[in-house]
Amino acid sequence: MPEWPEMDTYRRLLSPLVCGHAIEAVEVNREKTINEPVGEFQAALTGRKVLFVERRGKHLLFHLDDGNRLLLHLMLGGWLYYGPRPEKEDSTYQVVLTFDDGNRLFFGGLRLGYLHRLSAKSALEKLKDLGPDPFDSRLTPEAFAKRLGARRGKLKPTLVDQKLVSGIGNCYSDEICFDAEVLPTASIPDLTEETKLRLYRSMRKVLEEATTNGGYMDRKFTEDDTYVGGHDDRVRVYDREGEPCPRCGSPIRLEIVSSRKMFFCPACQKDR
DNA sequence: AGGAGTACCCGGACGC
DNA sequence: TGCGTCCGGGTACTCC
Repeated sequence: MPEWPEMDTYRRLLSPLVCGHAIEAVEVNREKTINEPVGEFQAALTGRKVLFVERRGKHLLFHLDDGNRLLLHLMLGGWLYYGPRPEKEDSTYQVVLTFDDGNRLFFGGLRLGYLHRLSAKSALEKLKDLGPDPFDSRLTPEAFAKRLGARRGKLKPTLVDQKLVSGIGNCYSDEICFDAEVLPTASIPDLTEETKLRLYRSMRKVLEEATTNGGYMDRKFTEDDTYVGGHDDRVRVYDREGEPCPRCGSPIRLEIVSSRKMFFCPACQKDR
């Protein structure tokens, strides 16, 4: 669920809180979340300092002072919470890291999500197929149009393909198509050059706006947090079946395409 | 190539 | 309130 804006919001908020701090304790309540026996994981992480936090697509990479990395993917339903105490005492968290300043980083809702301890090399190997970041300066409008134009499928499945561009998921692919006034089911070979450039502008605009608003996560990040999730009620079409299109007033339609939800305005989004 | 199907997982939503 | 059932979502894999 968390996509580019949500993960980048976490990265931005987390960096000043954990960078330069050492991990003092490691709690693992779900062994499947990690990639080695709990004891080894705890022993390897205890005393390690976080140098910086990097986002790659929908992943977060915690760079540790021994050269290794913690690779996080929240998949569906995962979230982060940071503070001296858990959000609710009876909440269950799959992993909890305690830092040397008494604060803790809680990893919650990790069902399919994971937190893996990897060497720098194997972390790179794991992420090698990720496409460019949407805001990579080398990804010019022309480069994006060319990359997209090399595909032959439908627009939405291609936008959520992490090999095209990394970080776009089910929600923002619909938001981008809506902003660009193209149907998510449009066939890429039928798109005009102008539409591909419009998709590029919409991609950057939609992701940037959502990130500025704090993404759509529905959980607080810290106890007094009122920022994270601020974009949730600004989403234009996703999860708004039947509501009037913000552009033309027609009811937003929901269709299932290859078992994923797709929200769009049938009136003002076109097929090329 | 791309698209369809499927497994993974379990909190939370829903039904009674 | 309580118990059972089912769903969703990103990714990785298979197969056509």
